[in-house]
Amino acid sequence: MKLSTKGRYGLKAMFELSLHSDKGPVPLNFIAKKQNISEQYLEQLFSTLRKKGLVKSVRGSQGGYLLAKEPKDISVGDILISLEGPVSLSECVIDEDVCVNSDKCVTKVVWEKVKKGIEEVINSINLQDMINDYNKNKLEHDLTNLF
Amino acid sequence: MKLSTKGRYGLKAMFELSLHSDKGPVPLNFIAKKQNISEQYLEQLFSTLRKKGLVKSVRGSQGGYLLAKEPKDISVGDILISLEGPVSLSECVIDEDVCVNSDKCVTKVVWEKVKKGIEEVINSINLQDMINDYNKNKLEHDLTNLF
DNA sequence: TATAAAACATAGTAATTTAGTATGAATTAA
DNA sequence: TTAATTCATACTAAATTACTATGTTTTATA
Repeated sequence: MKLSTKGRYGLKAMFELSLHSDKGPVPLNFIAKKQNISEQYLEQLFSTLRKKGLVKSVRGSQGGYLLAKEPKDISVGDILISLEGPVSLSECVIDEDVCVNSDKCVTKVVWEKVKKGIEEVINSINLQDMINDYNKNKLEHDLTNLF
Repeated sequence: MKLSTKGRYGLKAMFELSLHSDKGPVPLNFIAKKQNISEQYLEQLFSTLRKKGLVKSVRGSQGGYLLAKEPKDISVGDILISLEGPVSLSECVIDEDVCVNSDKCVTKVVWEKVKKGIEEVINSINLQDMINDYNKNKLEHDLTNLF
């Protein structure tokens, strides 16, 4: 049970963007270098993220990407679901036709519970939480090195 | 974000087994027919489930598979993790070497939270819960058709 | 106005994974 | 002895992943 690089790279990239987006558009080559990800691959991910309304783009020289909303309004779930598709552990949760067996409801209920559980977690964490975490760790690190 | 057929078939098959396992070994061709799954593919899944200690096998004619523990002691998580591998959304949660960036702790914390959330849900549901659900639905259905 | 820096678009591709199939050997009840 | 079953291993077509390649369009700035 693992995530593809789309989701993993996407979250890292969006976090990096959220650290700098307030100072103006961030070009993808910056994020690519910082996170050691292929720039062209990132372009594909950001094309998706833009269409989903999570980022805005500024074309041309000195352009780049900006968060389309405040960090607190972009959840980990928004990013993961945009890039990886909906949490659909089994098709029967989406496509009714698949359910023809007598136990349909029972296993379906399980998948629905798991889906709900996953969604609750990923929707409960947003980019602002991650930034706060980052700043807290950074502060602790700086204080340790100060003395 | 979806599960492979291993996990989906595996859960359905284990549920079917749990419905009949108390009456003696259940051959895979029974489960294969009942759930419309390839028997040879099921054999591979049950080979894994046996090695993980979730089922016992009885070889030879009139043989088949039995649950290795009581239904209440086999969780959905046991089955899914046996067949799909551990819930590892990002490698950095397992392989420390992957983490070299400044934000390592922040995204890692996210993956760890999601992992924990998923595990809590899948470990909280066991086969006995599913059987109870099934019997409850069946009873309601029978009562409806009775009058 | 020319240039360079960027997003945007689309096609291709090697490697891996998925979802099986194929074949046969070993075991055991009847 | 036979038939039913697990067990083991190898193979394979199709799909997916994780990119790369090759441009085009847009725009700030020199």
